Amino acid sequence: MSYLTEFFKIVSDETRLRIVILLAQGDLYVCQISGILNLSQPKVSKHLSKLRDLNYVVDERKEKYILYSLNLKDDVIKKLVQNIAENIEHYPVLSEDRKHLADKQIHLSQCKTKLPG
Amino acid sequence: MSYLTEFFKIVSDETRLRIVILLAQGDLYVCQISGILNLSQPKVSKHLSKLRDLNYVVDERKEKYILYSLNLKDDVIKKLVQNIAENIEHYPVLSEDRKHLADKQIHLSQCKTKLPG
DNA sequence: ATATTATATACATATGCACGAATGGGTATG
DNA sequence: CATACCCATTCGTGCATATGTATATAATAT
Repeated sequence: MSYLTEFFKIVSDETRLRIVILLAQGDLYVCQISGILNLSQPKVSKHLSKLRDLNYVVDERKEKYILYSLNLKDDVIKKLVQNIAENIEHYPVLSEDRKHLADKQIHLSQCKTKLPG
Repeated sequence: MSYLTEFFKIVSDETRLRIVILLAQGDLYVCQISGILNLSQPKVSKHLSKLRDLNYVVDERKEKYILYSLNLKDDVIKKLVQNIAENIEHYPVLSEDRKHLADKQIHLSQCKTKLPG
């Protein structure tokens, strides 16, 4: 499968698209993603694992936590993600996620200890 | 499912992505698409049917033939498709299809009678 | 009417994948 | 140690869907 269809398949799952667009706005720990999306930890973890296997994200351990960041290489895809983020108000679910990202109470709700940094 | 993920799912199938990018370069009859992609008529027809059900293409009968054309509404998606077409040399399968599109012998191989117009 | 071409659909099969539940492993802290 | 928290993975299940073969419908020509 070509690089394009592989990416489209990955983001045809709404949870993964939400994760990609979240990470396009900045790096995040798993517990933050789980809090923002209000989804179970294993569910988020499995989707992150798929994204990592195909190299669309990279992870880095920070003490007890693991930080994820976006890692897109294809220019057409980078431009696509950027374009979605810039027009996020057209997409209710993604807009809501961005609000939760801005709300510390929400995006820390799944992280019970102090974050690194 | 949101409009974005719906579209990504549709074009996560390589055959459908190829059809969409072909139609982005101009309207085509089913037999032409089948000839260019070198795929069986039922296979092409079923994918076109999916694209039509979700309103990403429209069809119009011309005598014995049926002409398909692209019908994208979301600006982010229109820009994405345009961007792929403009960078088609990065995607070998799509580039090959474009060559077949330019080759009358190939793209008429599945149409045994004279086309309308 | 009959044959031929163009397109669509039905049916059967196989594969892929998202999900929940449970488990296991790493990392801190007492 | 022992406990608590963060994260990953395994397993089973059910659903969706891509494809080939065969057939149906529609238009045209002889």
